Amino acid sequence: MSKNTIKVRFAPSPTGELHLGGARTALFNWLFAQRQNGSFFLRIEDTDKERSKTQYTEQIIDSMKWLGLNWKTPVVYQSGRTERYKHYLNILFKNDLCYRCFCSKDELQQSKVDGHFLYPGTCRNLSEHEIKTKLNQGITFTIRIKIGSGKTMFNDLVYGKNVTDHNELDDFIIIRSDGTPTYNFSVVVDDYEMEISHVIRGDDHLSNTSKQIIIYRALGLKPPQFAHLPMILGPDKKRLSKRHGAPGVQSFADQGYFPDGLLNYLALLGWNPKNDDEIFSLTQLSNKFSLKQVQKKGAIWDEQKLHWISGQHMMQKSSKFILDQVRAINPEWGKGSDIAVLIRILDLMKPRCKSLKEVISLSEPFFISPVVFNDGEKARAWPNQKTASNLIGCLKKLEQIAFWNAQQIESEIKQYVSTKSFSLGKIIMPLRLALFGSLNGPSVYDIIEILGKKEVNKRINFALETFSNI
RNA sequence: GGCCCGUUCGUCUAGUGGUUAGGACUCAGGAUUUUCAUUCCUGCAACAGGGGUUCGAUUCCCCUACGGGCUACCA
Repeated sequence: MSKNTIKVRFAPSPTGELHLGGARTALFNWLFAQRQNGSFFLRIEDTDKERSKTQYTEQIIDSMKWLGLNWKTPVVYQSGRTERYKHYLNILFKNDLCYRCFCSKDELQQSKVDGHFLYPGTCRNLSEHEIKTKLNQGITFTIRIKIGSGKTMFNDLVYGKNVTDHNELDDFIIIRSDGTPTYNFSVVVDDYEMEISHVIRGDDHLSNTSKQIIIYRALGLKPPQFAHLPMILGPDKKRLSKRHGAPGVQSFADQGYFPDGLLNYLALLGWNPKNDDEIFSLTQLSNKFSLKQVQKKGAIWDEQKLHWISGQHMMQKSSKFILDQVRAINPEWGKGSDIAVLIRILDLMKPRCKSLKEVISLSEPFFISPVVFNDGEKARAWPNQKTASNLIGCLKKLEQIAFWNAQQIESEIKQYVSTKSFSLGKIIMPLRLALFGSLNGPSVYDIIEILGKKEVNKRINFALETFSNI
């Protein structure tokens, strides 16, 4: 039973916040687990004491929660598993499959400079006596795996058959001189003990996989299945990183993007549903996901497309839901207004926003009267003194409206204009500017309805006053 | 240096031994909105190059070029 259970994990190292590439790897693991009815785990790879920071661990966990990629508790920390690594190391020692290496970093570095790209095996065959002597001298040592001749082969679920000849490998270090395990060792021990069935990770690990399989074999363990994912790249086709100014997941949360929109875009980077559909909820993604449709080619991060997808998600959300989300960010938003009015505002703002922050900033004129006006817009909308008298006339008309709704307002204004010698634009544009402080935004009739008679009066008078004084 | 991986419009991608090489984002133009956005329509735009195999290759094979990864006491 447990043999066939699907278990996957996302294993970031806490040397920085959760970045987009990491999020995509996490997503694919999560989707795979959902699709296969398996479990998804989170493991923090913090064996590098120098670079690992608990603040990053916390941030990664926060980002994962925000994304909604829930994992099976508890979180596994490699730093807490020292005894397990020792256990497996002893097995290697017992079987003479690893050895102490007393070479200094400088020596190894020099060897590289001299053109030896592989470890020459200096310490591979030290005698018991030599080892004892060096230990007594207090020379620090690392531990290297002993790799025999032969070939290692595996079938990657994305990239297909992969063969590595052992003579292209060297006896790499599995335990550092401070006693901590290196990645290639700890990952094997942990994936085995966590009973991971499928290792799904970035293709920067494709070349490491043979080394890990060698360790599995040395320990007499059965390796899991492997699936490597193509990288997410910057515009220069190099792995996307902070160097590109690429923000972490946290930044998208801060800007009020919807996690399912971000995830939707991330999913399309290196995977496709085999048809032309592009907008998916997380559930829809998990119903469709398959490693078979994963691309082998790296994909360049395109913020434009993210914006479009985020906008599509925004339009799909109910305004009630958006209201709750906005209030979660800013509890004061729209305070004092009826919920029905706020919903109305969100209905209008939805098609022009891609994030909650944008919703908040673009809807501001509904709550705060404009005080400053852009000169260019003023020149366009308010060309001469006639504008003021037109507006005053229009205002009078508005005051007589019995049924204060957008349709009524629209017909009144149009009727008013029809009796005059100027075009509708001559009245709509100054109204827009006076009421919204900008020439862009929702229909002016909707704005008027939402603002209410009193506020409309106030704002128009303020504009009349402001512009007459110039 | 060695090994591994990749290469379809600018970008994400579909695709097949014979297609007008399809869709999406972006961009340009148009319709709706006398604004902006949304929506709709139209347009621009790609099989890296060279050899094979074949009646026929974007598709299969080889080479080259280019890009990426690994080659760390990082992961």
